[in-house]
Amino acid sequence: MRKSNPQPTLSEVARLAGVGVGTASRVVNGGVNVSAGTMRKVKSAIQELGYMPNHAARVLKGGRTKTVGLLVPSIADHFFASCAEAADKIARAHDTLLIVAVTRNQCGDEMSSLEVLMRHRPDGLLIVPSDPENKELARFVRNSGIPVVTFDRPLFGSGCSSVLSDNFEAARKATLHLIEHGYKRILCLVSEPELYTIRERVRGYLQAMEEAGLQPLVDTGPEDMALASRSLAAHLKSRRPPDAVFTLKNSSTSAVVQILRQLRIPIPSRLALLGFDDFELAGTLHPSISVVQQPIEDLGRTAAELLFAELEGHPSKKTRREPIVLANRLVLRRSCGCKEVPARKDL
Amino acid sequence: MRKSNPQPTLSEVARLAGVGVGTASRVVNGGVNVSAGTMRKVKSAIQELGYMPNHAARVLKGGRTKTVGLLVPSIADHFFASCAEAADKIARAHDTLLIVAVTRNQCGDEMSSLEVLMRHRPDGLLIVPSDPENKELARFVRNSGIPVVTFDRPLFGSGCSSVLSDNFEAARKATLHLIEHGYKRILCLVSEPELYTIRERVRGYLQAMEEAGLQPLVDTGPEDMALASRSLAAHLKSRRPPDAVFTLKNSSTSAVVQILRQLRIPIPSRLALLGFDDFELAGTLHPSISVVQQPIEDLGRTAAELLFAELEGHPSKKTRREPIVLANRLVLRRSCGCKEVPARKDL
DNA sequence: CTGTTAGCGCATTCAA
DNA sequence: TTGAATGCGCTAACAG
Repeated sequence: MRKSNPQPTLSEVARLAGVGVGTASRVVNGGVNVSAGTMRKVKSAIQELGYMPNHAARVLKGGRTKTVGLLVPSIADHFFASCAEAADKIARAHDTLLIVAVTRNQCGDEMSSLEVLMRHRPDGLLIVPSDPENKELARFVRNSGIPVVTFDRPLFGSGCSSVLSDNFEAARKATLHLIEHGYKRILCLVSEPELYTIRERVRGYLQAMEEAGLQPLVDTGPEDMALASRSLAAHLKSRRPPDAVFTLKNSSTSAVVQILRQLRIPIPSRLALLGFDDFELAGTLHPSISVVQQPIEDLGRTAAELLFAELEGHPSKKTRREPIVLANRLVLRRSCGCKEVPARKDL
Repeated sequence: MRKSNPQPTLSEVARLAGVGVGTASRVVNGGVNVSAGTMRKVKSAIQELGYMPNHAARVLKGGRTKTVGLLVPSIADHFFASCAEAADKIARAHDTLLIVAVTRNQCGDEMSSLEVLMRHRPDGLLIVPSDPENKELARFVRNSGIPVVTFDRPLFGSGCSSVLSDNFEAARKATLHLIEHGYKRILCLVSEPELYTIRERVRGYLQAMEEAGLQPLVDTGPEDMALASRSLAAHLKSRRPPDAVFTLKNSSTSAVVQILRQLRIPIPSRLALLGFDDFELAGTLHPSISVVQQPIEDLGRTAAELLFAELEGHPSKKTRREPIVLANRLVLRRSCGCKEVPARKDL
């Protein structure tokens, strides 16, 4: 009550309760082999002192730290924030703390964040690798001695399980859908082309175009709004302008919506639009925007569940080394040219 | 290289380097009073083993933990995610890890998250209190013995500094703006009315209405879309329907946009709209939505800076016990009835 | 059922 | 400039 700075220790609790530290420890850890009376005394001492176990000491003893690390590109990004929340829910259910660190999709930041995380001796790690080919990270993971699960992106040569979504297939199906609408000149607008998920989506697009015998049209330039605007305007003024756009991430999609609005290009009559990754007002805009919807929470949740399964030593899981692949969902609204909104769930 | 599970320790390094642990320790910590040759030997041993200092052991020795805790209602929420990112940036700049835990705005979860955080013996704490009147939390903070800064909401009786935004004043000004447009029956749509920030906004609204001699019209019901839809429809069908709506958080604002779209109520001609808290496509919707824009990153950043200032013992700060209040910004677009968009910055 | 004790990895004495 | 010894708070093993 009156104490302020130095946090109370177990031995203070024990002293106040008039018992040995071992006994106090047993009470703190669930109270097996402790008599009811002792239990009460110790508990009230804990209350009185406001005792909280010192995590560092537990770590030092070498047991479970009840901590897992989460390494994501960004925490402000809706996608990863939602994954993080889903993972956190699972972690809490296992009475463990999720520590988040960010990579900004840069291998350097990734390694340094990882180091900082490792200081806390997490029981396991959840990682969205910046680069699936990163040998250094793969080696680190292999030698870390703790279970690691990657999600959203794989990590080749790491030997750890991963949970992905079918970017390739979803992009292929989405493109195919545009093709079924009769569009021939489908522009694929790419930013951050170095990212694994984006590359997969480009592959899916290319595959679909090839299947249909259409000329692919990939624009890998427009990183910011201004550039995208200029680039899009140029495409539209070209001799053979595109009749549809497939954007590969939701910020690109909103950017295109804004740009087309400014340019007064009607959607979909002049230019159809289909985006990868849903966003909050996609269904409310005029026209509503058709998108590929990712199983965001599922990714985070499944990855976390897998990690805890491995932590609890389910050996069956050990054998599964192929990634778990979750399906994306094509949500058809108006911007692709569809007239009817099939389900109103997303309203 | 070949070792996998148990992380190498300082004494292994020392042994490999053929020196004592004390010497190795000195090398790790900057290498004062170490000969060049010894230095080299130890460093290469560190390299060889992939040694990383055990954070727990250092903590146990009683030094700084280079860790600060962040306690927010949610991590998936854009507002808090952005605050968290801003705070994280500051934390990293101070070489410390930000550990995030969530409260879901519930005092119970808040205390338990706080306990888990405290096990990690953070050097300081950043808190968005669920309830500013929470005596238990205030007492905890007072006795914690570490610097605490709250942001977005105060914590009365805790004696700690806080960084707020001027919810009251911004809501008042926003309402006044609607009043200047000539609207008389301005509906204030409230959800989560128990939250401090929301209450402040309601106060601002009421104050403005009173100043103007108008009858306030507060609806504190609609927690979800379905309810909101019904409630809004009822208001519009009533004998004296509102001519403007002031929504107090951005999810309400988008909800209203969607509902009015479905109801085919034109904005702003039949019903004007002004929302608290900006959102990504607010400027792109038709009509674009006028909003109060909060200094989101500033809140997180300033709070973190204040915390580190206190950690570094700047005593000048100690004396400032009144909260730092950051200004919100009224961004006028079309939905309130404004014809011109004053600045195109937010496009 | 309970008390005592060793030792986790490290920084920091203190002696050499 | 260096090595050895101490103790941080805790849990697990063991002795009572």
